[in-house]
Amino acid sequence: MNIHSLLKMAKRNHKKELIINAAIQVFAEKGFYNAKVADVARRAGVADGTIYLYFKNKDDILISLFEVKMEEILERFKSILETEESAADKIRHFIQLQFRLIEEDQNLAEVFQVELRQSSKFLKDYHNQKFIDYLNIIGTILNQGQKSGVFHSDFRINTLKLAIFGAMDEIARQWILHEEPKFNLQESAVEVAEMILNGLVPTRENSL
Amino acid sequence: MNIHSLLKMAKRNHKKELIINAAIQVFAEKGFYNAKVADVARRAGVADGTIYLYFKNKDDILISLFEVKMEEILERFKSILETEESAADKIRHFIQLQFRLIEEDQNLAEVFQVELRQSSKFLKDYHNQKFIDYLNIIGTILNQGQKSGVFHSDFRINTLKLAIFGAMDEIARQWILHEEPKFNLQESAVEVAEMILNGLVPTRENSL
Amino acid sequence: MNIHSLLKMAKRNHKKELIINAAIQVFAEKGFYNAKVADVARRAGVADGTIYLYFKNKDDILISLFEVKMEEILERFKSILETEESAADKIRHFIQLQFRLIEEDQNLAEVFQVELRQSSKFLKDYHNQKFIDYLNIIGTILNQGQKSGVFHSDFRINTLKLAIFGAMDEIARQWILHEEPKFNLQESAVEVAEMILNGLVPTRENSL
Amino acid sequence: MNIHSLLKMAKRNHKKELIINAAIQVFAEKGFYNAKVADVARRAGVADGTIYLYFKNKDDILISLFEVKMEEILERFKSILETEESAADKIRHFIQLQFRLIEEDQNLAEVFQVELRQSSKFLKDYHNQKFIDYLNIIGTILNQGQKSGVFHSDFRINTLKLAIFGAMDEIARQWILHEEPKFNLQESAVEVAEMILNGLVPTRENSL
DNA sequence: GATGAATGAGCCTTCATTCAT
DNA sequence: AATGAATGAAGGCTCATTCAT
Repeated sequence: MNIHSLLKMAKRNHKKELIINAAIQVFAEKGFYNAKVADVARRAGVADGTIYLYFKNKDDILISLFEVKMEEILERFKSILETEESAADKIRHFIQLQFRLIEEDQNLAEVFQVELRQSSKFLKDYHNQKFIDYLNIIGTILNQGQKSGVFHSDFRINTLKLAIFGAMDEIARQWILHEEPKFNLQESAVEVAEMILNGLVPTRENSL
Repeated sequence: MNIHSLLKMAKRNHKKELIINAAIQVFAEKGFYNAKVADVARRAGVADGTIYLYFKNKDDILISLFEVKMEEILERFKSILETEESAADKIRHFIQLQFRLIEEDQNLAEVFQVELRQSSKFLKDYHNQKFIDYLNIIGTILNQGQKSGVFHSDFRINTLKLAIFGAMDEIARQWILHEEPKFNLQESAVEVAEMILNGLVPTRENSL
Repeated sequence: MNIHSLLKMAKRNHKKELIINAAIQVFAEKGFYNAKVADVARRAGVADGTIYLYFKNKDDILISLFEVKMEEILERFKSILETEESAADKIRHFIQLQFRLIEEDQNLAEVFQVELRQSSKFLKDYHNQKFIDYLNIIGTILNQGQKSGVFHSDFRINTLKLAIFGAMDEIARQWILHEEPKFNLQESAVEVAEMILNGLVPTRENSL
Repeated sequence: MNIHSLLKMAKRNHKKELIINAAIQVFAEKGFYNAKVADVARRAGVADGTIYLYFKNKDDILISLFEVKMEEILERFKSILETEESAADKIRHFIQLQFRLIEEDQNLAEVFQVELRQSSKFLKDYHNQKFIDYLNIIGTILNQGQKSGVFHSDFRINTLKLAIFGAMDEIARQWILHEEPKFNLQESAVEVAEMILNGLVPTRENSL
């Protein structure tokens, strides 16, 4: 591949990204169904038709958006797995990163919050592998914690990873929907992490 | 109010309920945005126009659906508060009831799962008080648990109630989306309850 | 079937016919591809959406138009077959009827002229049976003529019927396209009929 | 005009021809209205924009196509006029050439078949002189035949030339549309010629 | 109250054409 | 001259909503 076609592809990806970022804003504001393709185009500063040079159709914008952004996010989460931390600290770390990302890009979070949920049902034939990969990072940490004896072994990982994600996710949603001034998301992160690790009940005698 | 107008209202409510139940099925299958008012009408066995004798518009079907169904559900949850159980058992009880309701009416659960999330953002001017009431039932249990010293007092109830709801909710969603044969939701209920109460970490020393 | 549903169907067909007749005018003026569905709707005095209560899509208007009008036309042509005329007179009769119909409804003729030709190629999956039926009326006359020894037997009917139709059709097209004052179509009918029957070459005695 | 600009024009015409030939294929396959300019460009191996260096717009491709190809075809037909044949043989000759050309370039025939018909009506301001010239070749033969007493004199040439063209044309269309194996076009040519010359009715005694 | 035919605003998408490179 | 990415007008079609019956 020569320098020329590399440049071309770079430019192409640049415009695709431009549109994706516009779409994130617009979808966050209005929701996927209420957003018009023309809104996305205007926000991206391109003509309506230009969208269709980079995306098959409106659904494809949403799907591509997931793919691209989840890819980036996954990279950041995967790095947690490679640290020397204990499983418990990894959980703490994971939750904190999750909430930091949400604060960093609230619009993206908003799109993921609402539209991600529809995707599995309503975007035909879209199997959201990236989301599964994401959940499996939690799963890997849990597995490691169980193997090393730090975590209870009688919980099924598939249940726990969903519960952990769900707990974070709901707090994230409320934070996003909350009018300014919003509550402190980082503090909530600590609370959630500790609840998950230690539970509501302080004395250990009466466990399981 | 005389007997005649009472009968009239009963009949009126009967048809409204008919439409709401049709809407639950249709919205569950296709999603709110992909469902047509005509689909709901056909499923309810009424004419398109009839819908508008009972509902202001399409949004109003969804909103009314929440109101009516959440009202019923709330009643069932509120009864938990009135038992003599410990706060921990009330949490267990709550989670189990939640999952039982989901199994009982999967379609309704599905609508709540996906569309409830949109409601707060996209159904203009709809303040979902019933959902707040529902969350506050968890809050009341938590409060009672903290006051009686059974639960940690250093967690904020507003964070915890969301985390607990979120954990349940995510598991519910996966269960709903899961192809047959589905995993056992009741077992998951127990796991979630115990994780919430006791945490992932079994050893006493290293709590908080 | 009760009186009520009969009335309903009559009304339904009435509106369908209304739209078809509007479509004939509009397609004749602008051609199928340059005509907008909205043009047809306006001409028919209905809303755009109403069209889609009676027709699947724009193509379907054209196809239905063929079906309905060819049906009517076929009836008129079939009556020729039932007369006691000689095969030669039937040919004359056929040609004259063809040209009379064109004069009667020039717009319809125009649509058939241009768009009928496209139909076989471009309207997917549309097998124009009615046109085949129409051609076969000529075929039947030719067959009868050959059997009774009045017509040459060494011409294949499938060739002849096309040639006869084509000859008429080309004259019809020129007449339609011709600016006013148009040439006399009835006179041309006689000429075409005699040419077909007797040929260009006036062998011996009693020509024309 | 110097050698340099001659070369330039040759090159120019070469690319124009390239595009025209691509257009013939594409228009034949999809029809003028369903063909995209981009399809023609791709088939010609040029960029979309290049088309507009050689043609004013999409309509102009079709018009130029007629002009160029009809010019070539006319030359071949005109040569018939210069032979020493009888008028009857010239008619036979003409019909055979027509059908040979169709077999030689089926795509071109297909374009002429369908799109030629639209041209007079829908390509604004396009007066199809070349087609008139073509028809007049038949007219000239007929005129010659009438003058020499070989053909009936009481048919109007303007009617006959259309009838003859139409007869050929319809057979051509059916042949083009026919699935493989197609019927023998050369045999049909003979049949059509003899029918036109001698008519359907064999013995002259019983004419009219 | 009930109906369902009719409405028409609205939107996704296409594609002929342009123009900076 | 050639390119092809970008444009944006245009139109087919949908569907929530209305209203005459």
